[in-house]
Amino acid sequence: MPVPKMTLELAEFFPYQFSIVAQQMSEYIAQIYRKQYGLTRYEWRVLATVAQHKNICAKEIMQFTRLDKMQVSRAIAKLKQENWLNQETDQQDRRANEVTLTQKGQAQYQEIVPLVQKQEQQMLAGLSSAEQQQLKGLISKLSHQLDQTK
Amino acid sequence: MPVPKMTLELAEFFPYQFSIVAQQMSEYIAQIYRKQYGLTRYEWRVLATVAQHKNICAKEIMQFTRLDKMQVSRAIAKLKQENWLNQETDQQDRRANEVTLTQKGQAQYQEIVPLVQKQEQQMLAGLSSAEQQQLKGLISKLSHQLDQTK
DNA sequence: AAATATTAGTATCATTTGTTACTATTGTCA
DNA sequence: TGACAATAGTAACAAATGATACTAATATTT
Repeated sequence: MPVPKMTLELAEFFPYQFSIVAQQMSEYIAQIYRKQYGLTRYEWRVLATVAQHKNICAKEIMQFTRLDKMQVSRAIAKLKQENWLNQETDQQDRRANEVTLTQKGQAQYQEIVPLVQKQEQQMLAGLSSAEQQQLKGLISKLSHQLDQTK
Repeated sequence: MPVPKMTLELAEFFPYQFSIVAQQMSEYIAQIYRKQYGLTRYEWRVLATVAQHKNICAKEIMQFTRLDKMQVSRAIAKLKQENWLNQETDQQDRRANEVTLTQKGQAQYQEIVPLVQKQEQQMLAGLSSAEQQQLKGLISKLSHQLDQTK
């Protein structure tokens, strides 16, 4: 008796759909931070994290952004070079260093925030606010489930 | 009058949340096709697409997978090298070529499909089936919205 | 305190990915 | 038909990313 052949309908496969949407979304937001400000996705995450936490070290940035050492290190290096960030060694622990926004970094960040928030609104505009809430709830549930199964 | 400073709460920013979940999900599924079968994400997509559409050319694979020329070309090259795919020039249009699964490719694909489907089930296991339906619907709506706004 | 282990962050090299240009073939239009 | 444009796919180089090893500093163990 021949084994029945299964075919997976890729377009119906949930992880695929999800990854496509994530990519669309990421490109949409990147229109702001990449095209207008020359930042990569990771640089943008690092910038946002530093802005949010004032004095913060690379290790902590890693945790907040879910990036690895090297990605954070490179993002900081690039932002420092553009003079968006300062980095100076922490006097408590001289292996670590404290990262802060420069005035320029602060100013740029202030410009970017409302723009990406607007993008966020627009991408969600097709959903009612109840749907938006539902979606966020479901995504969050999914995320926890994924943390479990790992 | 000083301009109020806005800070964006990164962890609450929807595109960020979404991208984290997408990454988690992608790593979860990749446990199968990468660790057990040595495929990259794009190779897996190409494989799935060829399996689904028998005789198909690179151009069409591009459209189904949402990958670009080069990504498809490389994925095909790699899969050909592993002897999972055949590629022969299309006699109607000799610029193009037809890609098909080899027996080995077909066999491997048959093995992978139930495994990734199982992963799909497990990642969704935290949601009731009504919630799963909701989520799919919302994701799909979001995807259309994103196609619009572009 | 000396020896060893751990940690924060970076440099370096290998691999992957993106970009541009190219070849071969087909389509279009004078 | 012949000149030019467009298309399918790949090659070749540049840039980004990942993996490993390293330096400097701190923590831990004896």
